[in-house]
Amino acid sequence: MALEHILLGILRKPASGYEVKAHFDRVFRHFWAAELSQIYRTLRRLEDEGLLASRAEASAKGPSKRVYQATARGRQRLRHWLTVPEVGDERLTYVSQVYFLAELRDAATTRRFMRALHDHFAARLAELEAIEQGWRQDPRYPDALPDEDFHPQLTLALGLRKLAASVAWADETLARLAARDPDQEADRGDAA
Amino acid sequence: MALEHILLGILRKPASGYEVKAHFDRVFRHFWAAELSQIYRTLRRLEDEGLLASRAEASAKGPSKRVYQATARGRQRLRHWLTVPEVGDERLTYVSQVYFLAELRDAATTRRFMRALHDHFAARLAELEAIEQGWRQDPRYPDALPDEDFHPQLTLALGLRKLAASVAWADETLARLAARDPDQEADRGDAA
DNA sequence: GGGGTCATGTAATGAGTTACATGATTTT
DNA sequence: AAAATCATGTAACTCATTACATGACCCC
Repeated sequence: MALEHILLGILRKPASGYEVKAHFDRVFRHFWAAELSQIYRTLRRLEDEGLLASRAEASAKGPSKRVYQATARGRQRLRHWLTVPEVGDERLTYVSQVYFLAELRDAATTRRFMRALHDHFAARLAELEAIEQGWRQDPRYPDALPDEDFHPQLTLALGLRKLAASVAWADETLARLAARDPDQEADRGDAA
Repeated sequence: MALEHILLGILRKPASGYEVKAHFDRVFRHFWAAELSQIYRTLRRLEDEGLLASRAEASAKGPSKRVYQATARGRQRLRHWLTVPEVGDERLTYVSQVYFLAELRDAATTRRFMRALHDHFAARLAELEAIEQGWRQDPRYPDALPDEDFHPQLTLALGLRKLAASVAWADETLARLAARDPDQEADRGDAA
C-alpha cells in the first residue's frame, strides 16, 4: 500500500489533509495520484494505528484545520517500507490501445491517435524540464545537493529519461506509419 | 475501463476465460495484469451487456469450457475505445520510495535498493529482448509486418525504449551515489 | 493415488473514484 | 453579491486482489 507510506513520508513535516493534497497535485502527481476523500480516510486510519498524531489548529484563512504528523512508529514504518523496492505490474491503458490499433483499419485515426500520444508525452516532458530549470538555479545542482533534495532529483531524472524515450518512440512510430501508408492525406489541420 | 476493452480485443478470436488468462500472463503482463476471478466476472458482465456471446464447448483435457467471442457490438465498442488515447496517471510505487530514500540515512541500504531496482529493470529488458529475438526470425520484421503484428510490435518497441531508459538511469544513479559516498564498503556479497 | 494443469466460480476485503454535503474566509 | 480558495468529511460505487471451493482429466 503505497498511499499510506507516501503520507507517512510527507508528514515527516506537519500538514493538514488539504495541504497534503496540494503536495500531491504539485509533486507526487508525476508518479502517484490521490483524491482528497481518500487522503482524509487514510489519514484517520493511520492515526488510529498510531502512525500519525494530529492536533486542531487555527488556519490563516478559512476554517480551522487538523494538522497531522508522523509519530516515531510512523517514521519507523516508513523506513521499513524503503528497504525493498516495490515494482508491481504497471497498468498502461494506452499501450493496450496501441496493441489493438490495427482493428481500426483506418490510417487517419491511427495517425491522430499517435499524434495525440506524442503531444501528451511532449507536454509532460516540457513540464519536467521546466521543473529542472528551476532547480538549476541552485549552484549545488545536481550532485552537490543535500540528500533530502538529491533523492527527489533522482525521481526527476528518471521522469526525464522515460518521457524522452516515450517521445522518441512516438516520433519513430509516426515516421514508420507514414512509411507504411505513403498516400496519407496528412490531416494537419491545414486541410487536404 | 481498460480490462473490459482488452477482453473485447482478445476475444475477436474465440477463447475461454482460462485461455484469456493465459494470454494475459504471456503477452499483456508487460503492460496490464488481471486475475482469473476478475476476468470471469467481467466476461459475464460483458455477455449480459451483449458485447460478448458464449457457448459451452468440450475441452481436449479437463472439464468443459465456456468459449466467448466478441459480438458485432463488442467490436464496435472496441473500435470506439481506440479512437482517443487514455493516459491516466501512472502509479509507480518505487518512484515514491526513491523520493523518500534519504530518510533511511543509510548508504548501504540505499545502494542495495538501487541495485535491486537496476536488476529488476535489466531482467525485464532481457525478457523483451528475447521476445524481439524471436520476432526477428520473421523476414518481414519489423516494418513489413502485417498490421495485426505491426501494432503489437510497436508496444514491444516502446517497452524496450522505456526499460533501456530505466536501466540507464539506475546505472547512472548507482554511479552518482558512489561518487557521493566514497568510503562505501561495496557489499557486493564478496565481503568487506 | 498424488501432482499438475484445465476449468469455473463465490465471498470477503481493500483501494480508489465520484458525487454529495457543509461551511468559513478572502478576493473581485 | 458572487466566485475562488480553504477546509473536512460521508456515501455509494467500481475495480481489483486474495482466499476459498469444486471438480475433471492426465501422467507418473
